[in-house]
Amino acid sequence: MVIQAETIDKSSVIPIYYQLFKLIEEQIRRGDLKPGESLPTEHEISLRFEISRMTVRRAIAELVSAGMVYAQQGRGTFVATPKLDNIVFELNDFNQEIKERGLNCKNTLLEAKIIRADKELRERFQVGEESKRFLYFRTVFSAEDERLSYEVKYTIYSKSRPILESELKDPSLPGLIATHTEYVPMSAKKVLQVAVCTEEEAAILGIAPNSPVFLVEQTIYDPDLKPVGWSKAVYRGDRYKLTSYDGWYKKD
Amino acid sequence: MVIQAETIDKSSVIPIYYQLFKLIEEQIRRGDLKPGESLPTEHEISLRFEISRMTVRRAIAELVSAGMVYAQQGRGTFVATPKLDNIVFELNDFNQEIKERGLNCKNTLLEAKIIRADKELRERFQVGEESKRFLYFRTVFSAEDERLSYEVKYTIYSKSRPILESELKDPSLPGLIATHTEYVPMSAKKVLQVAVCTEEEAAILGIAPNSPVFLVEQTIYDPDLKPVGWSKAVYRGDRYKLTSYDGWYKKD
DNA sequence: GAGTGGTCTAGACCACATC
DNA sequence: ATGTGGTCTAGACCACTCG
Repeated sequence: MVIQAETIDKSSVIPIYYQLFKLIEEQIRRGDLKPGESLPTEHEISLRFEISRMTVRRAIAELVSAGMVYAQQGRGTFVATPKLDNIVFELNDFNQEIKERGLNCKNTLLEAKIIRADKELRERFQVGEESKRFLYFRTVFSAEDERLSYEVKYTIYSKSRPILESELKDPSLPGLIATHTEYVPMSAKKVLQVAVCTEEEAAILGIAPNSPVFLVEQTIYDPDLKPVGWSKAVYRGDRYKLTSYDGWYKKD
Repeated sequence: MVIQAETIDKSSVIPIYYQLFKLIEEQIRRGDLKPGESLPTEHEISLRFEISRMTVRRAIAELVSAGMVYAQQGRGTFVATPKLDNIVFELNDFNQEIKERGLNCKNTLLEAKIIRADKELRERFQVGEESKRFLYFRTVFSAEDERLSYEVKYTIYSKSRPILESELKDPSLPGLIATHTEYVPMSAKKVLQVAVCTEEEAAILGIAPNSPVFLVEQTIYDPDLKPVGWSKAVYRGDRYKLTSYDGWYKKD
């Protein structure tokens, strides 16, 4: 295949590696370079454009990390086949999308209190009898005066710090942990399931009992992988959906 | 902060940039380098380890793409704060996990036929009256003799190619499109929702009607973003869940 | 102006695949 | 033996930040 040389401007403010990356990307998207075909060698490209091989490699590295190309030592660099079977659902806290739509939305604190630990809670946090007290939060997220999700959160109560209204500014579980404990949130595990809502949840969200809902359980860990926070959120099934785009769609 | 020099072996088969990457990564995980703190400058690191600055940059690039560090031109490179609010649910075709568990699982073709396009189908595929025929598949995925998911798939029937039993080897929608049409699957859009199953779905999956289920609608596009395939899958809510790990957990 | 990261070069040697 | 990509070097110039 032939890559046209005249499309690279070495005096441009746009980095050469980026111009080259876009150039090859475009050829792949247009189908000039088809899956399985090999790119010119790095040496060839560097000669053709009169640029350093390191610059060529930088461009190819971008293509590799975009998943459009793969390199094999000793053989060459080849156009990849788009993999469309990997579904990646990305949700920035589930509510991000709603916030971005510019809707009038808010978090409401239903309840915040210090509770005594029961056996279940101590097991979940892997603590012994010495940890007696936990913080307990119940919040509702709503948009345009419609309640969309309901969440309960637990974290160890280790600082004697008052619970402020300002929690509502950052009601996320990692946020609460950072303010109310001396633990540092380091990693998180989230599990998404479907369920039908309980009567209590239905009443809070204003939907029919046994309606289908998303259920997201979250555990936050500190650097030693000790659980330091846990939450369970219920999202209205008729208001939330996850969308995923895959493959070599154009973003620009 | 101080990075110990004796831990880099320049004669090792392990690339220097990778050793340095792991070294800094470990310091961040252990908390020797805290979020917001700055790394030594690239120049300093290259002097301390007696390696080229380009090699240092390669190591830092890895840290950046791992999200553990961010660079600011003219200021320095800093340790990032773990972001735990981004939930990323990755499911390799939803069933990958089950296959990897080594369960005895299989796809069953319930029905495969050529159908006449109705108005709804033509609208979904953005085609006019000239496209009359579509392929229609109904499949069930099961493991250990328990039915787990049910899927219907549509694609334009443009090749006069017989429908073979071998479809079962790759029953994915992109696979069907590649074999039965002249279109090239290039990108995909997937939407995940929760729902309660219909009576038909309940009968097929052997669950109670109105049970909660995952519902995944998928549209496949060719390079011109023309829809060339569509499917709707129903996953038993009591057998599927999505798990997501986030932050700076150790993988090794 | 001094120091930082961002880009780029023109080489070098290596491991690997292929013939 | 040849050619490929993978790593590494020792410089260079630039844009940017900050005092």
